[in-house]
Amino acid sequence: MQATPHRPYHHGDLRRAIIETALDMLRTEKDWQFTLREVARRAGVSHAAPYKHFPDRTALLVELAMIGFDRLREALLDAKPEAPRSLLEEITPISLAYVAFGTDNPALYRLMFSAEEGRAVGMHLDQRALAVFEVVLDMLGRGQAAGTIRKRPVRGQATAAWALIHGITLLAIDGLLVPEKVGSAPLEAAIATLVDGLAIPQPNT
Amino acid sequence: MQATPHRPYHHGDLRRAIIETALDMLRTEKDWQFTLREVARRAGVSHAAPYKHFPDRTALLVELAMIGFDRLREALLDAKPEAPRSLLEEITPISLAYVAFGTDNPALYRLMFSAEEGRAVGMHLDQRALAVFEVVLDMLGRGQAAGTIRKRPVRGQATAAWALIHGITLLAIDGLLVPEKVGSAPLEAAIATLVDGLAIPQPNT
DNA sequence: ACCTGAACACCGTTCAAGT
DNA sequence: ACCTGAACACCGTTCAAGT
Repeated sequence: MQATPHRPYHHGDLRRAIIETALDMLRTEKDWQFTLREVARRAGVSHAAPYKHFPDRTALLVELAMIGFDRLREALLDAKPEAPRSLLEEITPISLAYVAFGTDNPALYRLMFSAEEGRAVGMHLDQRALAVFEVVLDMLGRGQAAGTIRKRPVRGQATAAWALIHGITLLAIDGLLVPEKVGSAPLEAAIATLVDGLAIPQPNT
Repeated sequence: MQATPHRPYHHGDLRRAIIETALDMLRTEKDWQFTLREVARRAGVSHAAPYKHFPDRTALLVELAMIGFDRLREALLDAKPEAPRSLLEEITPISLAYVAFGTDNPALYRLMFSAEEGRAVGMHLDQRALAVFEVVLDMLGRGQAAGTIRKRPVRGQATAAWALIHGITLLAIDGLLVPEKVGSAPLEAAIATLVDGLAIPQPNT
């Protein structure tokens, strides 16, 4: 195989190229209507080519969503402090990392939770989403064991924590967390209330 | 004007009819891709007719979203108990009413928060959304005054409460609140943690 | 085995023309 | 003043044909 002056007929690894291109456009083009034809265009292939690698548009969406959940999980694990000295010291950086992931990748984050059709079709997506849930679950479980958080059904606490952070992330993406309306530092304030709800109650607080 | 055996050329109140038809389809057709042409079809007019009443598709979306926020606000006010004897007694029914609104009108609820373009164009939508926020704000403000909830910046608490319920609602819509994965009665459990975070700490809890 | 081009049934939007 | 029909530039998806 010598260097080809023109695009070769066969693309080599079109599947990966399509995914990469889509992620790229999701990152750069804000408020982009995900369109298969444009992905193909930017990848330099005909609009029919993707169908050799994905059964339909939804399948690509699901693939992207799974990648998104994996990356989110990694971001959370990376943000986990080595030796947190308090519950707050552990919850805050993880929460901030979560919200940052969402606001840095708004289109991808949206997509992760709105590939409804995909959710109906396969359980793979749910699995990835619940892997994120388990990061929270694990954190709170260790907190309970260490005696820093309340003894309550830990899955309920994890659900509350996930929902709160998920909600904050989406409100932020939607531009509804404007300080003038909702108070200054809304993110930190909301996390404070979450910590209040998880921490062992201190009568003097 | 006598009774007309055939559809009159002029529709009477097409604007309202379009909105009504759209709300209807949003309610009945699950996972429906909102399409202007189909709304027109069901309303019994040509696909171009709606353009006399709405500048574009987004304008109709925004209109529907505003109606959604108004209805949500009313549902919350209706759910507010007459004379709550405790914080929990007031927060729980309102929270349940909120989530119920979302799960009963999943398509509309989604739409309310994803008419991005509309959000960019006008502030009207944000106003309606923040009217909902103010219901929460008011509830917590009275709670602080009555001494049933912690003294913290009330806007931060309201943000936390809204985000948590918003998050729960979306997770429920997305089918991610399955008891097998997330624990039984996830909704009640999450609300319990929210109440923990808002209530004046009791050392014995 | 992998990609292209034409084709089909859809959209949103516009605009001259009808009532 | 309000609605229609044809038209344009898009989509997703399929399929025979090319390499």
